[in-house]
Formats: sequence, structure tokens, C-alpha cells
Amino acid sequence: MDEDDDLDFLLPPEQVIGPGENGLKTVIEYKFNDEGSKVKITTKSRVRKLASARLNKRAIERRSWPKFGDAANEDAGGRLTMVSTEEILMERPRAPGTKADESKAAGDSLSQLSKGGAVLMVCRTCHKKGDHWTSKCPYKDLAAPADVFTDKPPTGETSTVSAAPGTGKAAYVPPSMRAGADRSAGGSDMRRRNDENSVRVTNLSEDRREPDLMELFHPFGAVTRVYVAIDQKTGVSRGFGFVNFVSREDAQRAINKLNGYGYDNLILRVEWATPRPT
DNA sequence: CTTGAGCGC
Repeated sequence: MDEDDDLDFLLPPEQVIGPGENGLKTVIEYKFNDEGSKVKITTKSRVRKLASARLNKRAIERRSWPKFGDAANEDAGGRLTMVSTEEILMERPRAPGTKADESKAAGDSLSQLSKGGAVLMVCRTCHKKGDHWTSKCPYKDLAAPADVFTDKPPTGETSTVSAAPGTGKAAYVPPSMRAGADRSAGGSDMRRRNDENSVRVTNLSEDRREPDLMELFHPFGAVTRVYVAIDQKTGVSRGFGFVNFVSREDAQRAINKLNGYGYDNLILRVEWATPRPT
């Protein structure tokens, strides 16, 4: 390579015109000749038929349009795209310590995540994938899903004394009596504490709290508890937590799907938790 | 960097 190359930045940018409908492409470039003076080199060429044949008629037609907008004031090869040195501060999904709208903000960022191609939005009511969460299901009021019992029973029917006669209609049905409840655990034997189905979640963003974990894990099955470890002094999350499932199978599916999942630009670790020593 | 809080009569 010549040492003259150093000065090439002084030259006007290369211009490419066409190819238009006729298939002609014109390239105008500038170089320094041996005497060091600037020369203009125009190269005309015919674009291969094959390449233009792939474009539809409208696209080819657009090529003959005159430049408009900002491009009209620029050279054909001019830079309409530029690198900005401006400092852009990344906005957190939610500022730490913000209490209002926690679950709403979590839901928004979740739906954004799933729009980005994640496959984990599986509605428990209608089993549609990638469309909505269970809480947003359009069918959620039409028919109650048989295989889910909510960890927060509907208010009014929750209290043990609420079975007052005369209130009529729907009597409270305990989870164990609901249709489809707890089939996997077997009838009598496995009545031990569900604490065994405990999943440890690490590498959480410090902005994430229990409601976020609930929304993230609930699609996999009934969740009995979510917990996020909080530093008692500062009040900020320590970046890990636990999610307990009724069914071990659901927990395993959550682990399979969510371990390594990108969440708040961190890679989640989701594994079986070792039982806490009491 | 990363495995949880409280317990009183």
C-alpha cells in the first residue's frame, strides 16, 4: 500500500448512483494521482440481471425517485447516519425504592421482554403461548382453570368464619377439595411441607421484588411462596430469592425454562434450593 | 459477591 493513503480522508466521499431501472450503476470516486492532485474517477457498470430481478417492481421504481427530505441536501454518498458522542444514561425499569406501581411496572417490562422473543409467557388459563400472562387472559372470567388454585383466594370468601348462612351462592372450597388440585402429590402420603419444592433464584436485579418473582414464576404452576432477600440495613435486595411450588414438576419446568433466562439484562440462575438449616 | 425472618404466652 502507498503512503499516499494517509491523505485519502481529504477526498470527497465516494458516490454511488443507481442502479436504476435501466440496471446502470455509476460510481464516482476521487483519488490523488502521482502529481498529488485530485482526480475524479467515474465508473459506470451494469448490475447483474439476477440481482435486480429479485427486487419487485415497486422497489426498482423507487430508485428513480428524486431525493427528498434531508437526503436532498446531501451528496448521494453523504453521511446521513452519524455517530453521536452524547452520553446516554440507561433508565432502570424501576427506580430503587419506588413503591408505587410496582406490579404494574413489572408487568410492563415483562411484556417487553417477551416481545423480544422470549418464549416463557404461557397462559395457564387458555394455554396460549407468548401472548399474555394468566392475569391478563381474556378468558379468565369466563371459566376458571381447573388445574390452578390461586394463592390469594378471592376476598370475601377467604375467612374461615365467612361461611355464614344466608350469604347464599358460592361457598368457599378449600384448595385440597378443588377439582384437579394436588393430583401429583398422591392422596395421603406426601403431606409434608412443600418447602422441599423450593427454587433458588440468584442474579436478580436489585430492583426486583416478590411481585416480580410471582409474575415470572406463576405461569409454571401454583406458587406457595416467593421471597426476596433484603439487606436489613440498606433495604436493598441482595439479588437472590426463593420461589416455592406446590408441585415439584412445575418447579422443575420453571427451572428448565428460567435458568439462564435474560431478565433485566442479567442472566438468571434458577436452581433447586438446598433446604435451609433450621 | 450472591442459600431466607421471625418465636411472643
